[in-house]
Amino acid sequence: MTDLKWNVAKLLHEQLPTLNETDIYDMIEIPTNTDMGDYAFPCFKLAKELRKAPPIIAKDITDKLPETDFLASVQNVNAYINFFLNKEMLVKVIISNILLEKENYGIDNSKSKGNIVIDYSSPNIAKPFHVGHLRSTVIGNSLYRIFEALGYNCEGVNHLGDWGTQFGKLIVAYNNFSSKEQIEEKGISELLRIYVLFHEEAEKNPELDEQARAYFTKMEQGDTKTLELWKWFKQISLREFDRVYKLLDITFDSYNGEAFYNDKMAEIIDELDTHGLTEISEGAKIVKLDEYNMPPCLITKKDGSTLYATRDITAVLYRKNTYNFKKAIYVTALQQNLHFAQVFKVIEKMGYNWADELVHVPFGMVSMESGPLATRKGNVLLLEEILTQAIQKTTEIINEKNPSLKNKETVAKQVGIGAVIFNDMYNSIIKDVQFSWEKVLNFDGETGPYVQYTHARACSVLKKSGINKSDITEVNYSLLTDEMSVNLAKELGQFKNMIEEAGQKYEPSYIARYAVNVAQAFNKFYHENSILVEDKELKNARLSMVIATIYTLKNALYLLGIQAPVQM
RNA sequence: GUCUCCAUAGCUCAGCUGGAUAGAGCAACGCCCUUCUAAGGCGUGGGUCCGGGGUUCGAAUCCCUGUGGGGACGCCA
Repeated sequence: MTDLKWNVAKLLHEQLPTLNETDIYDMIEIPTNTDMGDYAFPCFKLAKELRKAPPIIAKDITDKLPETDFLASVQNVNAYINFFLNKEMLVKVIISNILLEKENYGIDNSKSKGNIVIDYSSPNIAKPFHVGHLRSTVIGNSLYRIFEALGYNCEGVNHLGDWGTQFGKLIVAYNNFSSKEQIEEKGISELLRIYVLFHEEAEKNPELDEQARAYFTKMEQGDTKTLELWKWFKQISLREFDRVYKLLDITFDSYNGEAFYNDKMAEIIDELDTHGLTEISEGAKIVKLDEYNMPPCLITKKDGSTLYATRDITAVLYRKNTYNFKKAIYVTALQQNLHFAQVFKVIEKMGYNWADELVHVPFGMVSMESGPLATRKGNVLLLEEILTQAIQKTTEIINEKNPSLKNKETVAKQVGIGAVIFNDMYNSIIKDVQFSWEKVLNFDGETGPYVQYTHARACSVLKKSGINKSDITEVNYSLLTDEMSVNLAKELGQFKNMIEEAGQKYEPSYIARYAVNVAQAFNKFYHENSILVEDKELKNARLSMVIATIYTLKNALYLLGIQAPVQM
């Protein structure tokens, strides 16, 4: 492998035969400060077994270590053994590997590790696509790409909220406050307007709520006329969703939403009954989860109709049958923590031993300065509005900084949208976010545009050199042992580890932060080292770093669902 | 009330499977474009890691507890 850490572990293993190599590998740390070496081995834990003071152990081992080609020096500081790698070799191992893997650096395209189903985005039909939906969409899409890069085959499911009482409300609202023409013309914004209006009116006149329930019952009974309306609302909504997905460059493998499971739930309820898991309580059918210290999971209401959990239980069984997944991932807001915990436990109680393959990836809430998002109160900020603003801001910056840029519009789109996406994934997804124009439209520092800019800058130097990415094969790595080059190489070499960790933790932010680290390292390298120099060998060597950076940044951005323009 | 998540610089956050002086970005101030994209780089200031106990050679990190905040907790999704 291309990991010199293993070489160090092997070396230590010869001195510490009682420990196995993997354990030693795991004990090796990267020191906080580079002048303490590239790797460090703390000896505190060995004290008990060896019955010696840690600093003495460290010194003994240090003295005994043989000289090797991959180490420049080994220093003993207190209880630590600090390893300084041979810089030329360190850079060579990493960069030559990237030049070999090229566009695929970090990406395993094999799809050989099995299927993963990812449930994300899942907006409610007839409601506008707002900032809140952005998170699930963008995080889910990134996890999709991350797991594909790790060698899985992913199935992206957009579990549309296309069924439920809100359609009854919408029909009543439509009958009273709107018209076919108005809805055709204004789309979701009209649907939203009458939805909000409905709630206002229903406060004064509760009869509207009853009407709404009645209409929903009609839908459930298969009444053609109401179902026609429902289909129409769905069509109107999907038309607008598609526009947003296209802007975001996000696709799905399935749009099977809630309505898709309407005719599949009865069978599952039967199965639950047969297993003796259900009981009637206050008229409703429930599965008790007392042994897990959880409130019961509601399966049907007292009128017999189904609920959210019923659909999700049905859906997960359908997905297991259809995709035979290794993992099923649900990307939703953290409000649904209990819901998924309950659903997963019910699956487990049904005797499916794959219940532990189900994972809920919760993310924090989005709010606005003006308070929490509330569709019914009309306190929403449309995603399209944000994207449009971001694109406009980008256009202004381009006109100011690079007015002669070709295909400005495309680039403005890529950068503006990249900024919005990056902003949403830079922090741990569990954190609540308060939407702020100032933050979203800031393109300095740890932002998407910063990473994209660095990539474009690297591409630009390469272009000026007149050399193609694949032209460089022979590199004199001894010319890349300066601090900036070594740091950049080290950073680039972390890519695969980062993807691994991002997958393990379900955290796209790991990739986002990594991309920033690479960009920072590259910008320092770029600032310190002239690349297009006379000396051909040196130019060649430095260009190899540029090329490796381009591959890495482009793929890192890809994993986040962000484009990497060549110029900006 | 019960369960759960969170609390680190003025602000937004990294760091949390324990380790050597706690890091970025933003904001503020100063410096660097006749040289490969200044959406950049460099520098300065800025910290009781929420409080209190405990475990440990060692705690921002683990355990207990208190405080403050988010969320969920039966017929919405």
